[in-house]
Amino acid sequence: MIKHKQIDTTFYQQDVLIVAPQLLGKIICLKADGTERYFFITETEAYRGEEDLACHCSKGRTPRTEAMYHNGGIFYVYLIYGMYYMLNIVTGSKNEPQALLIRGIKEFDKKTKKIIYDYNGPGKAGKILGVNQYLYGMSVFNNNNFRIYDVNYFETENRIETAPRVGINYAGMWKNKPWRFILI
DNA sequence: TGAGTGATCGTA
DNA sequence: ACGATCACTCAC
Repeated sequence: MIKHKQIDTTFYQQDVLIVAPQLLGKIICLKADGTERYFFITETEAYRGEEDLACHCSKGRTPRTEAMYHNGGIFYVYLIYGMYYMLNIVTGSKNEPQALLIRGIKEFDKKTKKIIYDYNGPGKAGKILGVNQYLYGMSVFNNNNFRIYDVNYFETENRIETAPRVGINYAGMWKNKPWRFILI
């Protein structure tokens, strides 16, 4: 099944509003402790530019937001509420700060193709994927433990819903943008 | 509904 | 140095 290529860096250098919905259904292979676990992405959220008041970059370029100002294809990771590492993928091109948050994944068995567990919510998804600060700025494409394949394990056509983003009520008009993408 | 938890950044 | 804030989760 996994004879497919990984998604390469140029894909992530497109606009986040293109990349975020297209990642739905894509397969993540996680290598850890000599085993491989398989997931597919069920929910993403787009954060787009300094003008987007929900995006961390609306506060400008700081040590934390630095990664988002780079070319797409690297991880942007941060700790929230002292407990949860949020896994984001930087998109777009240099000095065009964007990222997408991975809000949900489902683990499946490679052989039986049955779904094992639903990690709904970015804290839970980050935890099961072993997300840590060490991932900050690392390439999504060139790393040993984490791969995203250019294949949808499940048919995603006509199965994508949009919704406003979660937890950003402070963002004025931006809070209503339908930049949350859900695989149904 | 509210407690838990610690990095981050602006203000001093 | 200090304190407010926070792209969340779980138990009640």
